[in-house]
Amino acid sequence: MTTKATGKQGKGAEERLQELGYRLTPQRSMVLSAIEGSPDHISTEEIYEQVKAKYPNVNISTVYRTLELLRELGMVTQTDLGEGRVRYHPAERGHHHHLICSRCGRIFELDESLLYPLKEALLREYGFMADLRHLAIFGRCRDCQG
Amino acid sequence: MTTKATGKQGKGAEERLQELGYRLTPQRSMVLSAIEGSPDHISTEEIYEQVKAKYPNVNISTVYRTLELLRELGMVTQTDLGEGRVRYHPAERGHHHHLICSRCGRIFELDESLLYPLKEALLREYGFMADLRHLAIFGRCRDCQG
DNA sequence: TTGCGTGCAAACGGTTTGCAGGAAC
DNA sequence: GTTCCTGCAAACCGTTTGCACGCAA
Repeated sequence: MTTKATGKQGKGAEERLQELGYRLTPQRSMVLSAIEGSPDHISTEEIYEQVKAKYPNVNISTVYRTLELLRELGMVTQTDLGEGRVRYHPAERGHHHHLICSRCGRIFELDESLLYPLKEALLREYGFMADLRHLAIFGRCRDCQG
Repeated sequence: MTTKATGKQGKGAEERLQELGYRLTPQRSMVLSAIEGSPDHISTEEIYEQVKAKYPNVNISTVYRTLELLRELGMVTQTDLGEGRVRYHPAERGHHHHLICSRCGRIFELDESLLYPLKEALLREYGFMADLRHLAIFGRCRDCQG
């Protein structure tokens, strides 16, 4: 199979894989485009289902192995939303955070700037350099209070 | 087996169980005292090991069931430190948070007051009532930077 | 042609469940 | 005596691994 553009970011990521000496397989392409095509964070299972729709013989272990590779290379980022499983998004989509409503389950994205004061305070008070890329905050959303 | 004091907090929790109509079994007593006797957060496996030392026939499923009950009743609190397993501490031990060094693995406790500004900002900007009891922040500790 | 990447199947670790027997009340 | 709780064993779910084959380079 030849490399083909799968979306705005797709080609860049695929080329990067090859430049680093990794083989560009259809499975890897499809995992990449599933992640890049997802508006929000996507789980391994969801990626697997999406890839399987086009390519029914994929095995979920291949998806796991691909995700592990992409994570090592810093091309995708993991987020643990406390579901007992991890979710992925493209690394270049930037740092953002999650407000998870523990009643309705909705997930809201939170701008990073709100966390700067906390980050500074942690460094100042504890000498701790917080990596705030994976933050999930639980609580009640506007509609679910009271 | 008769109820016996297992520590400063033990008796209160055991009595509360009985008041609510639950049976006070040795297994439940021992799970409670394992949690209350632990200086920091304790995992299910660690609780199980501790109980088994005194009472070798306990089954880990009993530990899981007891922890689920205590959690439902609000007597213990879960914390997800991103280890793929959950840790417990007594609910009355109050709210506190964790700074987890992703290099050396050490866990530092963080005073809740540092989070008040964030909590206020979330409410003001997003109408989101954050429940900051379960927060885990990853990063590099003072000794592991650079 | 070479060896990396894959599909398959089995194993893993933490957790949950159905059941029958035993203990708390 | 009744009912709840337990131990046991098996199932569960997400994830990882060993192996031999096949495809990207």
